[in-house]
Amino acid sequence: MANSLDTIFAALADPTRRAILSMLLEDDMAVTDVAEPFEMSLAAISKHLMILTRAGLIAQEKRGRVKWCKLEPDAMRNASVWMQGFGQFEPVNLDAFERFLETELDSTPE
Amino acid sequence: MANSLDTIFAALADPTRRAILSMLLEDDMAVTDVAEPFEMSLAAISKHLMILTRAGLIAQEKRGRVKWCKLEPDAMRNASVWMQGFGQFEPVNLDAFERFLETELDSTPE
DNA sequence: TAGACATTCAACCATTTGGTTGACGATCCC
DNA sequence: GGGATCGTCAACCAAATGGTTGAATGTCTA
Repeated sequence: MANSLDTIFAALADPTRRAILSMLLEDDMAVTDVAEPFEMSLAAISKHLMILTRAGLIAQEKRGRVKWCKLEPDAMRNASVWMQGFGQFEPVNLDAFERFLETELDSTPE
Repeated sequence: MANSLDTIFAALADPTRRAILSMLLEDDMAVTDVAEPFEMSLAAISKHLMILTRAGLIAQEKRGRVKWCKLEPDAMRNASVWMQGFGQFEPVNLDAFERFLETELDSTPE
């Protein structure tokens, strides 16, 4: 169930969860710190983290009263490899991709 | 809206839609032929194809009364490149990935 | 021990999702 | 023209999703 493409892609479909993953790319974080930049309740972030955990995209480890979240790259890599099977026909259009990334970043919280 | 990571990943989160994409990898297909292997109504498949189209993952072109569906690799490649940013830390664990693919294929329609 | 802090749980709500069925609009072909 | 075929639309339904609030649990610290 965990690490299935279903749960991985579903987890990645939400912009809040993708933003969380980007934050964890920088460093491991406690739940409260993950929640800080978002305008939603801590409970909502806790749910998002549970979804990311069930998908195998992150791992959570409790030390004391603080639960640390860290990226778990295997799951995303599995999905990435699955997807590459569809994209290998033509070389990447880097110009188009850069423009795409810009619009994507505009809609992502700091 | 189309081609956003939101809609792309949401489209990929459904096993029926991933199976459709795999079928289109072989060849372009008419809507009725896409629907044939699935145990669900044509209308349901039509909806799935609409979701894939809005995500930019496929394109549909009507010729006569037949609507042809073909893979549109750019959208998935954008998502794939986004994901690779998370997976580049360690080399791919190929053994684990093969095992993963086997279980995934078991749950995919013929 | 008392309080503050970190996180989750439980109940609830509105919206979205994935499916159904039946009617409908085009288009092909006899 | 008229019937078969291709595909979508519209209305409906059950279940899942993403959010809320308030209470509860566990842990640190003064």
